[in-house]
Amino acid sequence: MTVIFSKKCEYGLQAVLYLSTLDEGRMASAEEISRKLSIPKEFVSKILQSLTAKKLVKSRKGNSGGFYLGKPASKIKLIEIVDAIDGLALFNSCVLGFPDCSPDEPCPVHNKWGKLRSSAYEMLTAETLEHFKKKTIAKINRIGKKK
Amino acid sequence: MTVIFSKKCEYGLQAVLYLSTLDEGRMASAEEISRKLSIPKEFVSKILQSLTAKKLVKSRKGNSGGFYLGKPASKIKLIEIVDAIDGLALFNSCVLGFPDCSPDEPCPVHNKWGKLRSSAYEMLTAETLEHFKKKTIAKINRIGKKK
DNA sequence: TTTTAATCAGATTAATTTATCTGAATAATA
DNA sequence: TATTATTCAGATAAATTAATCTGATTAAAA
Repeated sequence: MTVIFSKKCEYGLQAVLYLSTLDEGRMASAEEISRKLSIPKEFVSKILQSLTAKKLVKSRKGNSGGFYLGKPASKIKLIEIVDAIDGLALFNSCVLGFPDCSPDEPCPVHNKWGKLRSSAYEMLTAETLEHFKKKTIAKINRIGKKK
Repeated sequence: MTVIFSKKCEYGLQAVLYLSTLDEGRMASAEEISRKLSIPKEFVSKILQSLTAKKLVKSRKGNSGGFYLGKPASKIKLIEIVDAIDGLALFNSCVLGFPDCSPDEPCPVHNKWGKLRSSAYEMLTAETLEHFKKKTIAKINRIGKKK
């Protein structure tokens, strides 16, 4: 069950949030991320590869290699990850699936949805990964507990 | 590109909105709905069949048969269609895909998303099809114009 | 230098969602 | 009664998304 993002994007967001909790200079292998987040290793690896191509994440090959953020957590916003994986069409499409939904040709819920969409966009744009760090750590620790 | 509902659900919502614009006693064939909304006939037919099973829509077989609302437009809310097709898990799932997201174990955007989710739910619950009638007619007429 | 553990790339498979097809049953109407 | 246009049911196909596999390359460390 996905809410508004694809699984790929959800996992990407989780993984990047996880990387943002690492101490300065540390990196995490796909195996570690997979284990900590309970998501398929090969899949998260593939997703991080694609983020690497877009410079949001960096990687080092070989023994003791892994993934780490491409720039400081204080300079990355969630929307960048969404854009890189799912794109931003979400913020431009009619929630009822009508074609050409716009202020000129609004669907029946156009105005109401418009406000929600703006808030959602804002949620992903207002803060950086740095801001989410504490909450991320708390959440991820709990995932561990369940296993 | 789908925003929060599946294509099936988007088409279902559109079709039911369309049925709500019909004059008293009229019904619409799958072919008519397909043509007016520019959506695949077989697919919308299948979706309406499933809504028929849930009594939201009624159908009549044979020549000049078709689909019509199962109860007055003033008694149907959009959320009923969503529930019948996609279910309501959407309103209970973590937007970042974390497991067991709750006030006790919140994900980093839990609170912000919670508000959005409530507004979205409200958008689908507050008004009946009757309320959307005018807007629906305006929107559907425009789809016709484009063809 | 050898071993080991990692990323990377690309192919493949699996699962899910979306869409179409076919044939039977039904009912209005000519 | 014959014709026609429809729903209905179920099978199938196509497309998309999610997940896995394999082999090559890389680099740290023994």
